[in-house]
Amino acid sequence: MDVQRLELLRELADRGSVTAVALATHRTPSAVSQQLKVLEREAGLPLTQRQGRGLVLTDAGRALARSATDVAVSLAKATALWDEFRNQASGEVSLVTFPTAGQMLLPGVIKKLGADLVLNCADEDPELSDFPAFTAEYDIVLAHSMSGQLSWAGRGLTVVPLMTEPLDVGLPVGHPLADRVWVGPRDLVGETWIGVTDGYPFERILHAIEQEAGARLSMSQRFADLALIESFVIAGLGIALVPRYTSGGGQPGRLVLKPLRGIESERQIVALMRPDRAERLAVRTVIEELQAEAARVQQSHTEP
Amino acid sequence: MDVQRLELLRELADRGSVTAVALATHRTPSAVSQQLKVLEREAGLPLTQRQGRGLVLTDAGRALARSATDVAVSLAKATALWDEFRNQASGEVSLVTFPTAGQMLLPGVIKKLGADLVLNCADEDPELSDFPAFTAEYDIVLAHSMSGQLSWAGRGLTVVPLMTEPLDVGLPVGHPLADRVWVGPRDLVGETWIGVTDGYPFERILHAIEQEAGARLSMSQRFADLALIESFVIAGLGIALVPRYTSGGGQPGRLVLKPLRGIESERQIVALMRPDRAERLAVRTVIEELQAEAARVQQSHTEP
DNA sequence: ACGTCCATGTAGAAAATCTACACGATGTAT
DNA sequence: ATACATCGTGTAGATTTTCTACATGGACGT
Repeated sequence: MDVQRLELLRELADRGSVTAVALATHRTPSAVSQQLKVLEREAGLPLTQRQGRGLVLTDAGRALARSATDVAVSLAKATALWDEFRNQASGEVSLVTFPTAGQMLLPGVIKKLGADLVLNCADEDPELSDFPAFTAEYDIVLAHSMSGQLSWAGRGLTVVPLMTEPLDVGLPVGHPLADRVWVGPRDLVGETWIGVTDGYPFERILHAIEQEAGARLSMSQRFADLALIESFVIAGLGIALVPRYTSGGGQPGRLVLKPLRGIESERQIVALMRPDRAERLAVRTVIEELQAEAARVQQSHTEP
Repeated sequence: MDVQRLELLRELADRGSVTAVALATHRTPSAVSQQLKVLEREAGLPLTQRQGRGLVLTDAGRALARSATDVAVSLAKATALWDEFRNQASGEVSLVTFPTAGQMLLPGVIKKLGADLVLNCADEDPELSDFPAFTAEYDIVLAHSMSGQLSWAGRGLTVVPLMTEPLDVGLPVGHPLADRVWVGPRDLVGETWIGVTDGYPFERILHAIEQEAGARLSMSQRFADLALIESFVIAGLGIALVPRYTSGGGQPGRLVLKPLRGIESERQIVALMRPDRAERLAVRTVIEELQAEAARVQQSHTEP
């Protein structure tokens, strides 16, 4: 039984089409198809099945693909081990993030990394995209979820928590609530809100506020971009829920943040990885730096 | 990084020479040497080292070989999984045993196995040979050790206990002690003993008897073969320590067995395997049958 | 000193795997 | 309905990888 073939099956499970696997592994679709055929012949039972013009795995195929992950993990552990012997976290690591986390963490991380470890970053809009799906393409995926919510369970991905960031209420200077130490759900009814695009995780907290206060919030605008939201708040067009550590980057002093009490108001920032990639020494190094940087950010907001 | 090459490194760790690896993997020594060279070049650090006319692993090499085992295990699990899908424990399984265990267990086991699972058995003299070393050559190694003694720890082998067999005192019919229900160390001084060859595990118990009784035992002969020992006992030339379930096979009724009290007198019969081979479905099937047969033997000696 | 055993180079054979291209099936747009 | 794009899969040949056969040189035992 050949590992490369198993790996191909796993890629097929992750990416869903022969062409995608071929593209990802720098091969022609024909080569992939041939190898899968050999694997199937060796297995002695059908692993794939045509569906329309595409190809889906059978139950047996899925099971095999799952065990292929274990093989990949132990293999990655082996390579990591010998990287440790040479103690060089070399190579390239790719990463996607949603904008605010990237702005908060990445500059600090990249400065810490040695010259022989290249970190290729990209950003993706969190609402448009399925975070776990990116683990096929990128080594590390920075994602956020609300606390308690286990959005990424059960897919067999490695999840490393990086930080929990409070979500505060953002107010313009001079707002009646701006003198308060904290605000509660009842203080917030009657305000005009700048909301996030539908489906965005912050949504849940706004619903919780409504539930707690017993009234609907009036939502005038809906944006995805944080800087845009903030500019509206600063302009006095409404108030908004904003992440504590990443807000006010552009115009400091013109936005007032108030902790929200009575409601669990925070988001979890995590790193998602395919288990085998998580074992790579270079990846582990980056993760450690991400954790350190996250701790640093958190500390700098609590101490001064 | 290639798995086949890693596997070769592991074989080298197990077998100790390029030639042996080549022989075991049906290749020429040159091919093995070349692959190891490639692996070393990929690793970027020396994995092997010449010693005399042979080749030994460096620390890094040993570490890599160890992690290669994990890879082999997960790979074996994958193949086992798909064997389960076809539910066929097919293929061949090789086994070595020491004579008495083979005589006790193997006939029953082989009868239970299906026609598509071939069990190739061989026997080896336990005193001459290093049991763990056989795991390189055979899938399953039946070995015995005294209770409490962990002869096969720390080599990274899978150990499956099959049974604990009491070691009784074998007497000729008509012997003064033959009427007793059991015998103690003190009853046994003054007797003439038929002993086992030096280094044999039974040796320990004889020493324990001497220690307990406070006197040396007179040892007239030393044999390795159990049937030979028994024939001496039956002929009235002495008494001997014999395993309860395997003795008296040849001449029933002419040998009397008495339990030995006051001393832990039993041997542990175990199956030794390389971890990866232990995962194979066919191997697991044989192991299960071995356990069942062992239980059956044990039961048939306690009940009637 | 001699033969033996072992690992390792080299050259070419053998095997495995890939690319290029064609084909049929299946959706989608016009 | 027709034309077109997409997707997987065959086939033939090129490419790459890995093996064998044989030769070489060092280490050990007699």
